[in-house]
Amino acid sequence: MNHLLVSLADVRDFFDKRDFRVCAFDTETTALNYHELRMMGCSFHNGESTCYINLRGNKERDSIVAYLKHLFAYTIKSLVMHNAPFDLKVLHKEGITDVTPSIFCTMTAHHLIDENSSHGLKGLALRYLKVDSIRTFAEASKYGFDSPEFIEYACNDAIWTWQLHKIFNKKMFELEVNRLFFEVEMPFQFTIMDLEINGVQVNLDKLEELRIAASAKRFELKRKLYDIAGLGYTLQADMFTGEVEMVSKHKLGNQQRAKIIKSRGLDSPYKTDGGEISVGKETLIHLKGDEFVDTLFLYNIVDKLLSSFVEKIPNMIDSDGRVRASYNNTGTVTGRLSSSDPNMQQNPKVNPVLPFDFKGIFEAPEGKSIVSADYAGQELRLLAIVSGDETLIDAFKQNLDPHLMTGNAVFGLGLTKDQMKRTSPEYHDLKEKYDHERHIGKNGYNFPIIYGTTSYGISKNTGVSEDEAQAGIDKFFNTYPGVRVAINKCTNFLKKCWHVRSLTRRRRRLDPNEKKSFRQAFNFLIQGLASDMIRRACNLVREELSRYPEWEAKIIMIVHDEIVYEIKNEYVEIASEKIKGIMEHAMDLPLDMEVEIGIGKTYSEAK
DNA sequence: GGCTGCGAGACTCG
DNA sequence: TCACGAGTCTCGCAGCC
Repeated sequence: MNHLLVSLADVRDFFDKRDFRVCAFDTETTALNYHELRMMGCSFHNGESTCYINLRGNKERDSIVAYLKHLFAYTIKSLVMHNAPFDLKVLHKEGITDVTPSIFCTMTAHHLIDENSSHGLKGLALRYLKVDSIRTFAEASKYGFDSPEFIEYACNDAIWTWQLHKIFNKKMFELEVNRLFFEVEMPFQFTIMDLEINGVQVNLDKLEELRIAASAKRFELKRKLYDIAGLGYTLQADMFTGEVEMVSKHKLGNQQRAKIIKSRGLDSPYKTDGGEISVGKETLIHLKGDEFVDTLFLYNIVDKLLSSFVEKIPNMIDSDGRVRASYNNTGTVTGRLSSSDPNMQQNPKVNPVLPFDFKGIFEAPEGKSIVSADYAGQELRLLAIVSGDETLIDAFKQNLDPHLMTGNAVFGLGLTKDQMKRTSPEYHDLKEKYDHERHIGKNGYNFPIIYGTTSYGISKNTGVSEDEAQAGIDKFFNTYPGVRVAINKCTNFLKKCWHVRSLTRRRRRLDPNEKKSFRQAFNFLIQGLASDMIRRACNLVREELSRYPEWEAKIIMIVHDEIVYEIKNEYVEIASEKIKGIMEHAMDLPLDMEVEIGIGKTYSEAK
């Protein structure tokens, strides 16, 4: 039976009579930005009893929330939720911050069980609980928020979450992902909550300066493009801002761009699926030297910066000047986090040919600094660990430059180990002298091999012939024989088991009948492990920082191999040291990690 | 004629 | 066939009113 609770007396009576030490919980809110986020109602289920508390227009709202605060602090010992960071965030917003650390998120549980499918509650109820009909919020709320239809709707979420947790708990033990779930993933839910609550402060003046400068550049470049192509236009001033705009019946879409390029007697080996000239970066670099092409190259960069970032972010800034992205723990098949609205993981770097600094708009509040802690060469170090290749491990242990080392092997430069040590007196000169070879070692071999590239791919990337690329690959594997062994082992495992597992026991299921699967499988061993390393690091740092409230340290971003904090100025040095130490030893591995710390007033300065 | 939804192609990041 | 993992923008077309 579903109980509707409206008065404080009803709520008290319900929980006094029943055992809710372990229960499922779901909040119901109107989807708004963080500042306007409010709990409109919530439901609880303990395996027997279910209730929905309606807080909409409730005269006793404050006292009920105060009661719930007490309930979460003293009664509830274990809490089951679907998408835990969201519910935790809502509770936090209502002042309910003392919540048991013993949580169970059914969404993340399902992600560990079946990373390839979707993880929405309704879909999971259909799939695992054989529920036949499901009302949407819009359908249920038509009946009114006190109606049996709506109460059933709201209670079902808690009931389904409870039932799913029973199934998923068993399944995770069978699949041996239970330790990853309870020891890494669940503590990490609180970090996601922190990220979404904290957000990042934006300097609005700097943002406006950037907008004006970049818009002027875009205008200049666009006008030049039209002039070169001989397309007519007129100029019009905006009646409010006075900013001058180009008005033309001619568009500059991809089809038109291809047409103009052709009309200039140019062709490109890069084509779209439809057989037209591709007008992407590759073509523009290939045709470098043509005035239209070179102008278009710059125009694309500025246009992307403005249309995707500078002009979009103002709508996403909360009333306190901070932008709060949403982080998805189950959005990728490898275990990486993803971010959206805005995607903080794709904020543009400063382009070498243009002066616009987007990351400079993110800043620390008065009296605080931004600290960026970045794993240096994380994936390559993990390649060494995953493969167990002694040469690569030894290279890192002795502080050799791995990219120069690969360049040395592929091009036969004849450098000695001692010369390639970053601490050696000759190192800097050699790095400069063999910059090209080092660059090929890095971007032609080290990274592509983590991605499972072929000689064709390397040839396309570096411009050497396929035969030369194959010879390079052979030299790479002869230098690091353990890597070849590890890739073969991964391939055979996938053929036999139809899945692979990272060192943290995270699984990725792939079809061995597809050629692509073998590349994805090996890459997963590294990328998936890296994602859990960041989680572990966040968990440990969060615990440590909680011991020093006077530091006022807040986590504000995670960008795959980088964690960004804001910290009170007088504690920045000591906090950074602590963070560095914890991150470098977040996991017990045969090779230490290296973390680089950057400190600044803005995110850009800290990078 | 104008609106909406969708896929393609382009770009951003690690 | 050909390099791993993401999110978001604009364009251009199909379908609808």
